[in-house]
Amino acid sequence: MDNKLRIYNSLSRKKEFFEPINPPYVGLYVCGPTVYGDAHLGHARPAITFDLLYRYLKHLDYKVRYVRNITDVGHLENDADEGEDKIAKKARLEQLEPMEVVEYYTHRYHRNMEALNVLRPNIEPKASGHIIEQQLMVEEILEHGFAYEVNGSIYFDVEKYNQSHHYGKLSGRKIEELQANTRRLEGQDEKRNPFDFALWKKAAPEHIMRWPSKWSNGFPGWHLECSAMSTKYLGEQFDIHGGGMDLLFPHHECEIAQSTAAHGKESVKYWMHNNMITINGQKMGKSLGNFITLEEFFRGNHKLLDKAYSPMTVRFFILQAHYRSTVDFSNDALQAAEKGLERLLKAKNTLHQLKPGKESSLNVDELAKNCYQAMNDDLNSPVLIAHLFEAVRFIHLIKEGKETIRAKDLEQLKELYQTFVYDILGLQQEETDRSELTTELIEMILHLRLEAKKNKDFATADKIRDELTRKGIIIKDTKDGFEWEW
RNA sequence: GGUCGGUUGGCCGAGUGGCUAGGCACUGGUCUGCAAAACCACGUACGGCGGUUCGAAUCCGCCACCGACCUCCA
Repeated sequence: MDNKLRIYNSLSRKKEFFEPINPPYVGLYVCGPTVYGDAHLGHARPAITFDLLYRYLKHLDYKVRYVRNITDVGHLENDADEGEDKIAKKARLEQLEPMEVVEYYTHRYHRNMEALNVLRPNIEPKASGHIIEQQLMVEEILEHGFAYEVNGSIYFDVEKYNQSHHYGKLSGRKIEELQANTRRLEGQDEKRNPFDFALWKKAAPEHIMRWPSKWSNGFPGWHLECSAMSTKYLGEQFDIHGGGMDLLFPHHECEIAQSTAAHGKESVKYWMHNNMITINGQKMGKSLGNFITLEEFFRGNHKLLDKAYSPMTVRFFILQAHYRSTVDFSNDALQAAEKGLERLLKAKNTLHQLKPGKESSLNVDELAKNCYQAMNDDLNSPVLIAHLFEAVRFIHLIKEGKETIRAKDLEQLKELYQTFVYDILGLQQEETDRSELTTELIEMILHLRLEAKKNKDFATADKIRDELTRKGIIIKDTKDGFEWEW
């Protein structure tokens, strides 16, 4: 392929050619979930977006180290640096140990991700397991003069940092605007400026998640964990940092400031952000209370859902939109995705039944080129899918005898299909329960049905078909017999 | 209020200055005992008003509407 991968860098607001710092190695860090509740459709978006990136980078033979964290401490409920820890609150409400909450929802998150065929990252660090690293980073920032201590808590000095660096470069903000727009909140008297953020917080007496430090018994600030853990596992400078667009400010802006303040240089080369999933045009989010959990999608038990949608339908639905566009949830859209996916996946069976001919009326090289071009253009999965549907159409036409393909091209087409549909898009056939039926049994029943048809006993034939359909077996009558699949 | 982004045919959703994206749905047809599947045919869409251009949905300006971020959020 002569064209190369380009990705949109939020920092430059442009598509840039992807050039790793130390090829063939690629360091990828993505902000993972705060595990205080079930994952919803919104959580599936970054997971699938960066799964697509991870899969594609690996396909391009990069040696990728993919780190995605689990936030289990420090993520406060409310206004910056005040309020209760999300995990601790849940624990209090459920009368559980905070770590029980963390383990419970981490497990469920993994289960959902597995259902969506999202590959596990290489490293999945937890914030609570990296308190020492975070404390060391606080010390570095203090030593460099970009933080101050008040009453056992350490805050990042944004104004000081801004004198020598640009705080706001990622989100396109100016400190004066922040000054003008930041609301003055109660209980923030400790901070020199309202936009300063906590690196370490002294724990209030009722705060159960706390660790000793030279400053106080306390806990780390939310923004710090990603900086500390990405540094630990990917180094002071690494290639790609991803996450949802809503994290751009302040979370990622703070990460840049922290890393730069600690190490004297910026840590991330490419920032990538996936857009939001909306519901009736509004962002789907926990704080808005309009979210549908993945579990609810898979089971269909939510008042907004007409029916259950399989994990692969959800995955395909997300991949049908470009990751930087918002995508609006609706039953119609999900159902359209469901049918489209079925068509795409079923074509595989047809593809493997094809007989090669003397000539090819399809240019497989051209198709492959188009697929790579789509992916290279900032992971344009919707365009890739459009090309794959062109292939599907062609596959059907070959079967109908209206087009032909050479043996060599047929092999290439099979390989292409496997690569893009299964390996890169990560789509897979749904598992169905086949425990009570065997191939032999089904064949036997279908032959009985054929007998019935020959005897014009259509009532029996239809009854058999209905029963088997109920078991998830699809029957297609042909001129001289039948085909079936499950 | 500030910053940024969006507005594409019934629904979803790509996109480039001139060459039908794609999916789903609908309708008609082929096939079929009937279906299903598949195939064929079919839709001249790009928020509004100006401007640039031989030519704009695609570039520029203004307006309208919607959204995101500015507080935790994937």
